[in-house]
Amino acid sequence: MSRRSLTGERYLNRNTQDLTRDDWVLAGLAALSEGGIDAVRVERLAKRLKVSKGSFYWHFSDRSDLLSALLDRWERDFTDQLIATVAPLPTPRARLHALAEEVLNASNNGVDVAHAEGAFSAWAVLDPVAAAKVRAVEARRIGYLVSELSLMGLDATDAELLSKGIYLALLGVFAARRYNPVLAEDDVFRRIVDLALDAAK
Amino acid sequence: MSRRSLTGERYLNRNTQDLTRDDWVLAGLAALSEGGIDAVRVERLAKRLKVSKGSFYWHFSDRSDLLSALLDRWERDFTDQLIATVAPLPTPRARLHALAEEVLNASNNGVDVAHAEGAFSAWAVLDPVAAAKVRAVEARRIGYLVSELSLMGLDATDAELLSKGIYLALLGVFAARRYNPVLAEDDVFRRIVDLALDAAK
DNA sequence: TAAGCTACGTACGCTACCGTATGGATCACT
DNA sequence: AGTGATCCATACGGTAGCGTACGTAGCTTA
Repeated sequence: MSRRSLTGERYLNRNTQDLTRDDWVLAGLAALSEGGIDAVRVERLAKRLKVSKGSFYWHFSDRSDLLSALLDRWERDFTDQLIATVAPLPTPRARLHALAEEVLNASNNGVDVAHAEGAFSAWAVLDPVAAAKVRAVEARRIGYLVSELSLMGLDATDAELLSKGIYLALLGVFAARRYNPVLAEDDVFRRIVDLALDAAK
Repeated sequence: MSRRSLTGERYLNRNTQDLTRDDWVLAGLAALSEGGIDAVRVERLAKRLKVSKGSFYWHFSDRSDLLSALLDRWERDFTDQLIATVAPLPTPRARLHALAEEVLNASNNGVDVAHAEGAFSAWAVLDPVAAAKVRAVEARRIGYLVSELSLMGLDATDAELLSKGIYLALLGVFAARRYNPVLAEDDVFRRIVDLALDAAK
């Protein structure tokens, strides 16, 4: 088989299609997004990538090594990146509206963000390791919402309650999107956000 | 092993502990609620019930036969029953408030309703048959919400949007409850309902 | 050109399931 | 006492998946 050349830590003269650890992570994210964590199987991913398991166990120590990588990747790509996208907007209201649009329609490396989010939530229910990561991510997200709502003049407890409410509705959208799209229309969530923002006066 | 006596269609002199189809369904619901649809496995349930697979395949043709029974059971116990419970209350507002309390804290045959609901939603994502049933159930639930909100004076489109919003938040509660209970406190959902009802004036 | 490393292929044992085939034990009924 | 029905146990073959052992082709470096 063909190989790639490398010098030091950098890849040069990439004249082959040898897989990287990242290729497996992306394939894992796609599989997770489509079929849930139970669809993230070493041999299925290998088939999908047209290689054998030997490749997988070269890049990863075992399956749970891949699963950890999925969680880390998700944290980076699906949280920090989102907030950074809307940060330049001038007002809290504009930022929250933009965030809603981003979250509803964004895609990352070909993976629909909303679908992936639902898959991560469902995964967290079944796996304590995933649950810890998801809780940490959600704490940061809700913290961000609270800070924005505080900027709009809400006191701490109101901001907290409203933030959680908005986020719960978003979780509902993520869950429903994949089996009942009519229920999870974008407009419904937009309306919820508007209602919350109006309640924030 | 000991058997039971029967006369016609009715069981009499039940001096044994032979299992019924219903026992398997309840065990399946418990397993689904705890570990998702992937935890509903014939041999695991048999172990749980301290019998062999032979019993299962006596009561069911195959695994999907059990899964269908789970869906039917859920529809009966977790929908019709809930609405019937709150029906006697005088005003829409009282009925909706009671419904929220019911949904958040009810248990059915030892199965926490909120946990089970989340499991059914997650199942619907992965299985078209489950998705069809869940969509049908949700259509009825939302239809009920719409009718109550209409009684409160909302026009059709507003009632529809608010109903969907409330239900999406509820789905979020169901999803989050099992891995992030702090996020899914009862008070948060109560506040959402109040907000929606206030918006309905 | 020889050696060594990289990235993968192949083959194996193991476990957890599914569904079937078949037999056995207990009851009802006669 | 004998027969049939009910409910379950046991044993089997088959698949999917995990992780390991080991071989190997192509590159890199000397």
